[in-house]
Amino acid sequence: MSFDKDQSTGFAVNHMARLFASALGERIQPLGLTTGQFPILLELWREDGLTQKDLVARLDLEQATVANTLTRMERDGLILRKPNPEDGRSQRIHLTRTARALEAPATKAAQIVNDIALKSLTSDKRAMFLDLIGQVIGALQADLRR
Amino acid sequence: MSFDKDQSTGFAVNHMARLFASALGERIQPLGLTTGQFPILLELWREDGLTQKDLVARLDLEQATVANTLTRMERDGLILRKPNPEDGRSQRIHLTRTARALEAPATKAAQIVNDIALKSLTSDKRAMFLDLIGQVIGALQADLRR
DNA sequence: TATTAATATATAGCATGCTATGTAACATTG
DNA sequence: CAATGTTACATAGCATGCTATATATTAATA
Repeated sequence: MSFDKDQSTGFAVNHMARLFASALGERIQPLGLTTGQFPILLELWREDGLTQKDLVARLDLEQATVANTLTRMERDGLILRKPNPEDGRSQRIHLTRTARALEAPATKAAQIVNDIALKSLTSDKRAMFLDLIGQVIGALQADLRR
Repeated sequence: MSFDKDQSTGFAVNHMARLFASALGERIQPLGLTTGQFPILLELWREDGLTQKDLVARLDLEQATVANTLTRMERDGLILRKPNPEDGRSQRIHLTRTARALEAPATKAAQIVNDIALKSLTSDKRAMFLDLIGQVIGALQADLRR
């Protein structure tokens, strides 16, 4: 009957996620970046000029979440929203020069955090860990879709 | 050089944590509970009358986070803050009858979410997953402490 | 014992994420 | 082509979590 928090995957996952965010945040703060902006930047570094809808689809975040983060990124001089000639409802999101210059140091910071987190694991176990996470994500997504 | 989000443990962990929270939230919302209240309730179900400081130590959350969540729980009729006769600075947190009555259904909901998430994994892999998470948490905590 | 330091909690302000809802532009259809 | 529906985005409001700071009480010390 008893439910042990320390044996609960859900709590451990939440804890681990907070630690990841903290470790990354600490390292990208000097760059003027925050954790929530990071995934959006990754997509735009790969392909500039995406729409908000594109970002929502790629990041599995809610539309409102992305809209708010983009507003803060615009405020912080990381992106510009330009009208989309193909569709008056949407806008193309473009990186500023500043944001483009941050790709190398920022991705390096993320790489370092991943390395620190997985330091004690063998290469096999790292791969297994990522695979297990993928399976869990799949199971939870399936549940979410009824 | 390229940094692949889909190969990044950090992003996968964040994604997984959001899915866990969503799956749990959906199931405890009918009980009038939220995900942030849940860990606090688990501690108080185990031992009523803890102080805020006790909760902070047990949950690895910041003091301000716990204080704010407790305020919402008080507002929602889940807890009462009673003066601590041993120390005028602190208060003892006590569950209401309502909160006590929610232990069984709420822990059951959490159990179900864990089961769904780990459904596709063998018992061995589940244990390994929890163990790997523990190692990663340890590594990140070590990093955080310099 | 009066002062100073430490502790427990509260509060302000912010980022991230959510749901729900509003609005303008585009698409469909009667 | 007008009415209706759909789509893309914005906004409001909230929970969770953080840092920084204020306040009140207790502890330590000069």
